Amino acid sequence: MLKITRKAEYALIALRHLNGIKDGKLATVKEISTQYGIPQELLAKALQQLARAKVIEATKGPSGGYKLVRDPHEINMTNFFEILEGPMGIMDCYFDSGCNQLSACNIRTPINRINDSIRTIFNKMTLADITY
Amino acid sequence: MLKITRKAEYALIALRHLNGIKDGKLATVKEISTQYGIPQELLAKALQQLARAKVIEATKGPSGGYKLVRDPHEINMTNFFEILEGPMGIMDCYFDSGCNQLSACNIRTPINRINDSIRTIFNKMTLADITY
DNA sequence: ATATACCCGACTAATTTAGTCGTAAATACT
DNA sequence: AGTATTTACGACTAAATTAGTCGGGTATAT
Repeated sequence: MLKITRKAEYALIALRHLNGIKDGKLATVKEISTQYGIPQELLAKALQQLARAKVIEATKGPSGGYKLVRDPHEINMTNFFEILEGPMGIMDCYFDSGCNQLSACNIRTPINRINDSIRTIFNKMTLADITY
Repeated sequence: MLKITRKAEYALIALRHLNGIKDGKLATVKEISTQYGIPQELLAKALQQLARAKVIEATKGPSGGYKLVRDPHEINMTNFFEILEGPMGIMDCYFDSGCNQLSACNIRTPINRINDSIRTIFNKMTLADITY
């Protein structure tokens, strides 16, 4: 429980990698996936999502690849996770309205407090921290 | 992602309920499950786990049920979740040694930092906070 | 042209979570 | 003693999520 997905994990590894390479240089999915032992197709998907979100930028064709296009300090972990995995909350009711627990639920308030705490952590932590 | 399980959710609801009833009184699984619209058997399992962990105490037979036997301030959320769901970490490598990522993984340290932050939150938050 | 690399949706497989069932054991009550 | 009630527990099935694969497409450098 409370696990992040492998996709997110792979994406983090890749982002850290991208952050480490020289300005102007690109890294391909293939390179990254072999270097870290990550399934290529899955990593590809993750990077596509990040590209769509404008965190990284793709160049197609031979000698193409990805590069980071945003300051790592600007990308916090809440952003990051929500790009890859959608809304981040320890319980659905944090986002969803449709709760089957009738209105008998007695823990909504404390659950939301926990949620906020976690989001705060992830808000404070940026890609720059991951990168180191 | 980063979701807690329903079992844990149900257990929290039940614990809060148990915490609210009068000293010496017991509550049965049936009562709780009907009051909050929770599947009885699933709640039963959760409470059995909590009983094994000595957080609550069971009395069998007619007019039996459960009661809370520890000060809610003593039970922090890390304890709680680990009783119900085992080791709590956003990635397995926090606990497991066997990582297939060769030794190429470049994010272990930051991942552990995130993990520690989350555990810290959950350590600080006790059942008393949930209870309110 | 062709090889390289990203793009993307649909699909299957594996794993985890949710929920059910059957049976046993303790106990209060008559 | 017998019965109803309530917890205990493992085995099972079902549902949902996650992981990973595949096929066909688009752009582009050489």
